[in-house]
Amino acid sequence: MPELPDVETFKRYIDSTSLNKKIVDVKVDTTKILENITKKKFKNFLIDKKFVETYRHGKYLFIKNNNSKWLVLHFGMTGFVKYFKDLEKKPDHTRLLIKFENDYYLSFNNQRLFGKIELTDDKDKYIKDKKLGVDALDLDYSTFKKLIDYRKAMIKSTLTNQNIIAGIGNIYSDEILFHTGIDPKTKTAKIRIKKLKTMFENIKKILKISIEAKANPNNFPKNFIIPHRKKEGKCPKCNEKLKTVKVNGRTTYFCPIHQKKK
DNA sequence: CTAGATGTTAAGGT
DNA sequence: CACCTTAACATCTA
Repeated sequence: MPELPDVETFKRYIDSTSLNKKIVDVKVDTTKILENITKKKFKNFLIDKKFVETYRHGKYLFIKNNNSKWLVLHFGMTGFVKYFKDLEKKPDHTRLLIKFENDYYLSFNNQRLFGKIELTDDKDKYIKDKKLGVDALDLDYSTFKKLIDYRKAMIKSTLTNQNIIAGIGNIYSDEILFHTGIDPKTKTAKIRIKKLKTMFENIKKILKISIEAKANPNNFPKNFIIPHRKKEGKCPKCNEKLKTVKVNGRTTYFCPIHQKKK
């Protein structure tokens, strides 16, 4: 589920496994997700270098090389990274395989090929060019209010719009709206100020708790809706059967008792 | 067999 | 012009 908490978890994973080790080999399995660069050039930029630093903005992960290039990873709907020694443990759909001098590998996996692998000299320019909004964890309340309080779109659509706030996707927006008690189809501008403030606090709280849980729903608090996002799912607060509705062409789960239009 | 699954974006509309 | 919506992308699974 590569939204902000997942990507932050990947970032920390890479920090603890893959920094400051010389890269001795690079394999790219598909050119489909390699943007604006040939396989050969891409390899040349990584081989004999080391990763020295990571940075996350929204759902994008940046990994800095000691030649001052940033490797940019985007996970699409199905991506993850894995560090391992035994090649038999290489996950299916490995699109990028990096071998370090200690004979360990770091793989970037992406079943559905909606992910992206890129290089950039300037991560801030990259973020600007992509028109990404402020990272959800860097947001303060007055910016949040200014960014959204006039918008006509449905609140779920506003929350998941990466050009406004970066990092919140289909899954975590459901969690935020559930705890705030708002119907996902509510027009953003109609939300009362008190609810806006609660929503802002919930964004922070939920993302932080989820990161602490390593974005694994099995570790989530009992009152989270995410583990119940499935057919026949029940509200963790009142046991009411959850409803689904399409917003932005994506399935949205909500509790008809706890989430209202105002 | 068909529908649907965590994301982004081009193209169209208001 | 700023904003909003929808369809399409590739692959696997229920």
